[in-house]
Amino acid sequence: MQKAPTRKELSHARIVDVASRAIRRTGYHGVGVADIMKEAGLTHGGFYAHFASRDAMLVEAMQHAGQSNLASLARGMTHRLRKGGSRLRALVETYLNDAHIDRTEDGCIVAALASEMTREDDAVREEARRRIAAMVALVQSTLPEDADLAQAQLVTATMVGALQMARALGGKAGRSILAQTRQALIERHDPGIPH
Amino acid sequence: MQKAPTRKELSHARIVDVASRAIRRTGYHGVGVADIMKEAGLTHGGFYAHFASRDAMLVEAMQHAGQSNLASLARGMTHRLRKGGSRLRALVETYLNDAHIDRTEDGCIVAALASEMTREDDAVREEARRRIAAMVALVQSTLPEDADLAQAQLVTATMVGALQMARALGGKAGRSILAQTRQALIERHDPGIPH
DNA sequence: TGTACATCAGTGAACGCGCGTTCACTGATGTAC
DNA sequence: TGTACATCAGTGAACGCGCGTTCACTGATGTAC
Repeated sequence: MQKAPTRKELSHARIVDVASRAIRRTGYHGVGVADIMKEAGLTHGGFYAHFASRDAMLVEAMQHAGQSNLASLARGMTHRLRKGGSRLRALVETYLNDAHIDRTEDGCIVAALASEMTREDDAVREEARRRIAAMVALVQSTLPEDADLAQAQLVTATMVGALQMARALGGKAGRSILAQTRQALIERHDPGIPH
Repeated sequence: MQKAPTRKELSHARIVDVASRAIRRTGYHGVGVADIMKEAGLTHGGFYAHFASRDAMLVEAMQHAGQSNLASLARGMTHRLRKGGSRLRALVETYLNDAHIDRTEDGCIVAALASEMTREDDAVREEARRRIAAMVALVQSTLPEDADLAQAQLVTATMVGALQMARALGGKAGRSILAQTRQALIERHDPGIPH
């Protein structure tokens, strides 16, 4: 059985969760250490008892964001699969749901930060690569058995790109991009539909 | 005939060009006013004789980046079209060229900044939307006559997403994503190839 | 062509502000007997 | 169960630094006669 978490471990988890939302909402550099600690109900001085540096916190925040978003996608897929349809359809309809446009804060970490990833320091970039790989793996698990990694990467890139453009354009135009992308991905890659 | 540009107009153009590269290289907030002025061979104090605010400069820089990148894509396409093939193939092979991975600085402004666009102030976001629209228009001009806007948006999103993922992953993995995307886009949308 | 003056374009010091990080301290929690 | 002490977790003031912006000034360019 699991040990009860210490007071410090609880604080730590709270900080990481707050940070994982903050960076998705405002980017890697959008919120400061002090703001994050405040939102976690603490003062900024204690930050360095939890992390070696701001970057170290970013790494943990990205990992948490990725894992909890993948878990949330899995829940959405399970829910949709009960109504029938392929795993790919379930993923596409969950990921490219209109609600994902506005819910950046608990949405996909890759879509939230893709264009900023190349500008961060090594440790952060490395974690970014792991987050992308994890998402590609989920996508691949929804494709036909013989689909290779490159195909999963293509589908991932299409979903991420579509979500970003939907967010940048907003409104009706944004929703229409998602609709078009859902349709195209399901038509072309769904194992249940001949093509 | 065109008037000779004044000394100030020349400086202005130089600042905008430097800034358009800087934001693509390091993001909207990656380089400060002082650095940009220095790279343009000036001192920071003169900045506000050229722009009402830093944001106003960002708007001009994005416009310049978008226009000069589209012009550069058009040149690349013309060059490739001489060797035969469709306009779509020419665009895809120019945009998704391996060299575009490293050349962020004079590459696509949308791929360079997509995930950051939603976080900027109104004027900047508005210009970002115009840059996306301009790129979608170029893409649409390479698709079959009956292709609608939504299809052009989908192809654009796929190219932008693929380039971003290629940059984030880097190396061999990055190049393989571009290759897969080139192949898929040409196969599916090329008017010369039946599908 | 030369001189006197007005305008233009850029300089560099200074401003208030917020950032990441450090550190001496404090109050709460846990442990030993 | 109660007391004494050690450790833990968090506090808040302070640091050096770089940012966007302002402004009084200067030297170069252009214009009038």
